[in-house]
Amino acid sequence: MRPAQAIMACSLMITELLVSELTVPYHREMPKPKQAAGRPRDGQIDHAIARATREVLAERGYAKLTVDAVAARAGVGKAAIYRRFATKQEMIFAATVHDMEEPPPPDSGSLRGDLAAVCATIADQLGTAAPDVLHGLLADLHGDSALGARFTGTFIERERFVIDTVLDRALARGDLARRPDTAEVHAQLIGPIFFWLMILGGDRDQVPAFSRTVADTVAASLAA
Amino acid sequence: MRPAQAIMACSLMITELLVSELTVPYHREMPKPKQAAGRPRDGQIDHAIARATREVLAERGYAKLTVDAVAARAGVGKAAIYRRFATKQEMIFAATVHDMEEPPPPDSGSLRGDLAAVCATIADQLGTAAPDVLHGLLADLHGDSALGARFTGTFIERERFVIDTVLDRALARGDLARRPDTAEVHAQLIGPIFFWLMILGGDRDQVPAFSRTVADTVAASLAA
Amino acid sequence: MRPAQAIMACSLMITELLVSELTVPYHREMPKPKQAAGRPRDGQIDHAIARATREVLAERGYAKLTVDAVAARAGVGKAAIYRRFATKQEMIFAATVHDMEEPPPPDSGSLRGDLAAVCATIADQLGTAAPDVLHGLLADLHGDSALGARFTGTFIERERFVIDTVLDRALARGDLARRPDTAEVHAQLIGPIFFWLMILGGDRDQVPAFSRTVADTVAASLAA
Amino acid sequence: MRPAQAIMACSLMITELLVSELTVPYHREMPKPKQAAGRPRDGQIDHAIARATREVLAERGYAKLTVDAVAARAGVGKAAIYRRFATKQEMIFAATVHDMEEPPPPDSGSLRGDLAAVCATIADQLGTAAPDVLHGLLADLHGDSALGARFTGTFIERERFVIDTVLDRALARGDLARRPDTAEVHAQLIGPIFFWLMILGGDRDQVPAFSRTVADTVAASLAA
DNA sequence: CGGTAAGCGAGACGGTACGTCGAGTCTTATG
DNA sequence: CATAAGACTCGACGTACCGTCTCGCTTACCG
Repeated sequence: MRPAQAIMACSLMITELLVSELTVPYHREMPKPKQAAGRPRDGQIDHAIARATREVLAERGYAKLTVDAVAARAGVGKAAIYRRFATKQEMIFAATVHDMEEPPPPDSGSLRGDLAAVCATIADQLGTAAPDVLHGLLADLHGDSALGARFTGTFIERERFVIDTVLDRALARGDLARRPDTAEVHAQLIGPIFFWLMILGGDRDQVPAFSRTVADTVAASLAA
Repeated sequence: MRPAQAIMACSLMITELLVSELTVPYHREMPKPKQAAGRPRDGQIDHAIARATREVLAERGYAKLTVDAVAARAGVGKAAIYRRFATKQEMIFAATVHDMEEPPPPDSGSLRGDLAAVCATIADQLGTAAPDVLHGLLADLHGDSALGARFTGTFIERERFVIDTVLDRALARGDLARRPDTAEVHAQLIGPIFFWLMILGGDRDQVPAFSRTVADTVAASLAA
Repeated sequence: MRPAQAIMACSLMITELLVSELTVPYHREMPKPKQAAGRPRDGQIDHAIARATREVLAERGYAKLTVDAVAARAGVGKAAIYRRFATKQEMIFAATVHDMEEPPPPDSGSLRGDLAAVCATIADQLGTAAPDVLHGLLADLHGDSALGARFTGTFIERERFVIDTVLDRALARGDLARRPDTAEVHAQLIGPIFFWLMILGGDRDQVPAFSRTVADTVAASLAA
Repeated sequence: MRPAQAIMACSLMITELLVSELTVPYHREMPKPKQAAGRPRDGQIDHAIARATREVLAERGYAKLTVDAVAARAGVGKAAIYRRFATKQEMIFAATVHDMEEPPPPDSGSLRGDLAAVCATIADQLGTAAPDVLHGLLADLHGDSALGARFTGTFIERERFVIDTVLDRALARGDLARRPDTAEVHAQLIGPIFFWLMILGGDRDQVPAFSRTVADTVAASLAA
């Protein structure tokens, strides 16, 4: 096993670890693991809140979602929500983006193929999300640095890691002469899709084709 | 004068027209031009509001801006604001993005050069704006279709026109074999910059270099 | 022994009985006496609750007393409180007024002397209680008929019994020509003291003198 | 005109003054009298709030009155209420006891007659008020010193003034050898009625007769 | 002497009300 | 008429408490 492969294998394991940890629902104040004094939080309620949040979001949109509405629909007191989340935004964040996971794609044998796979996966996620929710969340990140940090840690960092992995592979494979800046690749790869969907309001059906074009372009540019 | 040049010249004139009209401050309900019965609106107040909006925005951020705060700082009644703008968002929109103008860049002689110029201009604008304001505005577009339409008409449509112009030139010049989809070019050109600045929170100093890279990549991809 | 004396003696015995029973702490739902399956209630806790209630009452006042605060200070779970008392008011009632007892005063030989003794005793009790607690309790009686009944049964009825006893003595002694209405005597005797302390916020030091004046006045009025 | 009469006449004028001033509705923050900039408060709303408060009080009782209910019934926003009153208690106070006025009774020619008149008037007021409201208010006075002061200033001070006036008359008339303590007379006169109505839950029909008894007793006691 | 029913501390639960705040509208008096 | 001031309605926010309900333990009595 060559060094690069070893590193990659290790990275994959870390990813698994991170992902599995993060699927445990986020709680405002995690009870200390040593022992659970008092009544433990009801897991049903976590799900009821998340589900209700998504439903209200779908029916009324981000701007018109109210905590009371979520509580009512979940059949839950408002206190149960605020015991879990410090703000409405945290709740929405947890309900919508928290458990997105993107394990790095299987090695397709070429940088171009790998990038296409990454791009397709993320494009799919972006295409699924409601644009108003994403924009609303993005807007609310500013001024709530805690949430901002978690957004970065969840979304951005994970995508970054995937891209890192793909670039490592290409380097190991010899597809790439030198390591490009990950953030630049990230922006060049995802930026166009994001812009197309979220700013231009482009057709979702054309995304797969467009995503392929973008991946090809980036691959070609990196190879040069 | 060849046809393409004629069209372009015409386009430029239309642009000028649009731009000049838009620098007249946006008013909710324009007093009928035939005669101004009663006291005319005070132009000073338009500026006071815009300035106050920008100041409050800078000091407290988009999310914490209140109409009362703007009115107080402008030394103006709230009614004076709502006589001009239907909503808070309109007011902010008018104060921040209203008068951005991008005439198509002078012909640099090559598609690559033109794209680089376009990209640099827009990157500059994007880099100047506060990210929270832009995200806030973007979020508020959903659910206010009037504002959404005006945003598209102002921002998107103008950029699109510029890109169209550049592509037309390239076609006329023979740099391009066939016309690519403008929206796709738009997304590929601006998307990465937008993503870099607004999502990744990337360094602004690196934007010019990155913008050049992006323009080169897109030019190369289109030429192929 | 004449009939009136016999009745009085009997009354006194009943009083003793009532009083002694009531010193057993009030419990919401007394375990059936036939057999105590399971762990018996911890008597320490009764006292801890009562003490904590009084302390919190003294420190924060009636209006700001919370059950959680009492539980915390008593080092006790809220459930232990609600196992004993149906409501917060019951708890406070039990902790503050429950064990007030007023055996009828020894026969002083005259109605005037007896009334003065009764008045002095009750005045002393009233002077000891915090005014906000008493008013709070009084306010909470309305709308909680169970507590209202117990308040009447404990406070009012006992005072009434004492006054009855004193009047019986006076009648037997020949100080009184005919039996006055007990409630009216009660009100005339205690009302002024109550009003002075609880409504006018009068000085406590003057209460003994005032109480004597009142007793004299009432005695004179009854004798006429 | 003898000195005592002159003083009394003067006192009466002051009373009128005080009373007339106090009928202007209490407002949290009185607009400065020099000029009313902005929209003035709507007097209709003052009345609507007071009326709604009284109705809700009558229907649901003091403990179950909510600000939302009052606002809803008055057809008024909660903000309009909180613009006028700092707390719920202030609102209730203003709606219930604010405008009680008791001008000193006409000179009946004797202390006994005057005291009877005073007693009857106050007994009538006390008999009209709902006991739960009065107790609730009394309880809430503690812990809100501002409200406590206003209660004293409104209720107590006014009754005290009336009693003072009556005592002055008796002194001038020669019915009284020396001036008794006003507070003690106050307590002896009103205390029994208050206690009868508010604590013993006595029959209201018997109040007039009882009130006469009390007045007689006090008059006799003072004359001695 | 071991089972079991009830007690216990801790703390989550559904509700309900609080008092605050902001948006957008309306009403004054003044220019 | 436009304006500054500020009151108006509406509706959401996040907090606080109440009285109830689990949890996992501990404790005394009964068989």
